[in-house]
Amino acid sequence: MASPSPPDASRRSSTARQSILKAARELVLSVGYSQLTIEGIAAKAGVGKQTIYRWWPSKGAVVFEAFLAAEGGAGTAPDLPDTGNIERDLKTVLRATVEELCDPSFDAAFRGMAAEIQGDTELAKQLVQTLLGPQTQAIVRRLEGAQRAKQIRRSIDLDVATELLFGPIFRRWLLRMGPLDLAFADSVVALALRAIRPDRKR
Amino acid sequence: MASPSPPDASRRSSTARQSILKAARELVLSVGYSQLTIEGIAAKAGVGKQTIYRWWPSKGAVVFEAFLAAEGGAGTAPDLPDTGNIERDLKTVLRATVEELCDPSFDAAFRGMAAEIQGDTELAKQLVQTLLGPQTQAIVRRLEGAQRAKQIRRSIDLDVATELLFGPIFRRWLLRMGPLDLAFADSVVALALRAIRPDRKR
Amino acid sequence: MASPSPPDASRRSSTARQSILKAARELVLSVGYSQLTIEGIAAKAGVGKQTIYRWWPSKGAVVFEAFLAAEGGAGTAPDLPDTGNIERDLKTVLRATVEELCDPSFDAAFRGMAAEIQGDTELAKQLVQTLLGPQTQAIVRRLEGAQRAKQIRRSIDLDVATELLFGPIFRRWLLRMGPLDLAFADSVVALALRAIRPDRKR
Amino acid sequence: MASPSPPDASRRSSTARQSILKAARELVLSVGYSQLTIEGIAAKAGVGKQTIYRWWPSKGAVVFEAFLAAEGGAGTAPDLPDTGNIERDLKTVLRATVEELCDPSFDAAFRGMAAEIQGDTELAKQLVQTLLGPQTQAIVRRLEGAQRAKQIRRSIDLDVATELLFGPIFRRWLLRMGPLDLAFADSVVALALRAIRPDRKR
DNA sequence: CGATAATCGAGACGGTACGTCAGGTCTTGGC
DNA sequence: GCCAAGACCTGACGTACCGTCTCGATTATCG
Repeated sequence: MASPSPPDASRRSSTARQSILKAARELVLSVGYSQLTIEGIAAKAGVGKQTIYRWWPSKGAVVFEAFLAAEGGAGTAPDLPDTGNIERDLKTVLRATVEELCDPSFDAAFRGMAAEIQGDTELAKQLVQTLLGPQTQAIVRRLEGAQRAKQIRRSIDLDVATELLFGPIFRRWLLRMGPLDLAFADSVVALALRAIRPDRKR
Repeated sequence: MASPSPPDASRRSSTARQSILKAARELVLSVGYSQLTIEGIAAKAGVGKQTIYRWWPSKGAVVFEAFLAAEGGAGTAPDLPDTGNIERDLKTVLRATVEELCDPSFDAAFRGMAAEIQGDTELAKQLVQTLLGPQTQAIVRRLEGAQRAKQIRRSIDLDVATELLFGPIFRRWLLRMGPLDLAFADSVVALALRAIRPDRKR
Repeated sequence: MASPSPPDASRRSSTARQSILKAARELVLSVGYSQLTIEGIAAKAGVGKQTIYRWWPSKGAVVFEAFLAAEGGAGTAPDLPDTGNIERDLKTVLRATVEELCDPSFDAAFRGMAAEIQGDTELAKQLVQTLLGPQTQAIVRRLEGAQRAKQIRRSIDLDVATELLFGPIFRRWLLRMGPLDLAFADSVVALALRAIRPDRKR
Repeated sequence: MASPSPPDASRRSSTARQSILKAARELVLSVGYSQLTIEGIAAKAGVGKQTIYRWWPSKGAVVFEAFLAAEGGAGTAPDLPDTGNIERDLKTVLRATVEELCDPSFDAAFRGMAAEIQGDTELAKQLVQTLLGPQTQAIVRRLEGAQRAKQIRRSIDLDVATELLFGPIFRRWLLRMGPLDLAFADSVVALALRAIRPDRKR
């Protein structure tokens, strides 16, 4: 089932693309994701609607690219800092995450994405592959290092450990369940570390 | 300027209310939350649109009442089982939560709510008060019991501990980040418990 | 094959209807039929597009009602003048027709209709029934009177005779084939009458 | 400000031209004039849109050339048959006209043109010069012959007489006012001839 | 027990945005 | 430099729902 006439990316106008993404970014911030419309983006970007529909399947995809994919292409995430002290490093990362989630611009965009993927599995897959997956894997890599350094027990399932770190943050944020601040991030790290560090003298 | 004519709840037609909630429930399951419309509910319920707008402020509120408020009114949640074994009890609860999230009917409705609260703080507050808060507090109460029974350290912040339990589950589910099954629930409980149980001979 | 939900004419807003027809009339005159759009009518009338689509199937139907059906409902046309002098009466009618066709307002509207019915048989039927048919039949009735008064031969097919009168006028006008003025109308009547009047002394 | 780049007819690709006209012809027949699009023609002809816009000003002009101009260049029309019997000759011509108008292929194209010229005076002029004018003039020439042969009165205005012949045919056809068949053509000729032939013994 | 007032089903209304289609212009690469 | 291909901006299409409004026709209290 081939698509009827796949657009030829080599002919794609990069000025149009840039102004669409710029307009999307600005509009998410000024009116919020749920008030965002394709027509609004097109008008603000000085672009025909068709030019948006030609290259993106949905408004979610546009915003995704505008905000999130900008951060460095697909599938790569920088390694975490490694000071040798796993607790310090994890706190650094979770604090950064909290600050990002509290940044109004990122907040608006990512909340929109979160809402969108509840009804759009395709977009969800893309989001996980491009953004959440790499972030998670970077944590896992750092934990592996800590494991080798005997700061974390051998037997720990690092995927679950990572959920223990990120899960609390995202739950508070997505479900608006409570204050989300640096202190909370520190508490989570402290507690989670207790779960995974080696027993001393047991 | 008095409010034009505040709805008089005593005159409310209960058959209309019931058929609206029933229609909402059926439609969420058959077409999904995002495809749900007020007009669709009204048509299926054999009800005028105004009858919906008179009593609910938004489609989110209707679905909220149709699915979630049904479970027992506002603010109360049953206590957790208490077998004396905190690990067993927590596993029971988290397994139940996972199964609920995997139930198609609950999944569709709750995903809709999750999407909606990203842009509707009012609904978010209601959801937290009615559903998520009580669930969380029930866990906290059980943990307090365990604390008294010396199964959990005194110094633990039980709110953070609860996040450690629920956070991983909700992150996997909301962000569609990975397999969500009973084994995962067990792993989370096992790991989280390590974080909060008393040190032995340390 | 019933239409899904036929609009209930009793609920129809007469102010909306009137402003739509008024806007259509003004726009045909100011921008011409082919530049006319449903959106333009709706905007000028201060009306939702759906309100137009609810009651009319096409822009042709709106204009038809705006201009032509206004003239007195369906299927009735006033009788021709009858002075006893068939030539004088026919000249009166054909002159009036020519003047109507030369009136800019009628010209624009009727040209639009003429264009439209080339591709819309349904509208064509309506136009013939409501406007052209009655006009033609009025002529036929007058000719019958003349026949009874021995001013026209018995054996003449009055339908063909009527075409002989109107055909030349419409051809010149529709196909823009030549000057269309009162003198031409008179010539046509004079010539056509020669075809249908009784032979004298033959 | 010089004209940007006047098309140089000498460089014109004749294969492109031919396939455009062929595609136009086929599409008018298969989808009808009003459903015809420039894009459709270009796609069917395997031609860029610009190639059409370069050489024709409008879709009407393409169809005009595809169908009508094909019949023999500009401004010339073959003389009518002249058997010496004016009635027979006119019947031959009007019958041929009726048959042409009833031919589906010609019908579709010419109806499109008729619709188009209601809003495009330029095209109207071209159509009259190339097609309708010559046809009319051929009739006039034949009538002149008949006049010289005393079959038609001296005093008759032959232009009006020609309208008496063609007008009825075109009115029935363009306005879809009634059955258009050979018998009607014969009736028109018979009646019109009564209008223009010499009085006998009057 | 009848007046009266709010609710009810229904759906028309003025709007906004949708996603599609075609128009006519402009750009790119190949011949 | 014409050509095919097709991206681009524009603007209209016809549809879906929104939330408000207006209609009788039930109810269901209250004088």
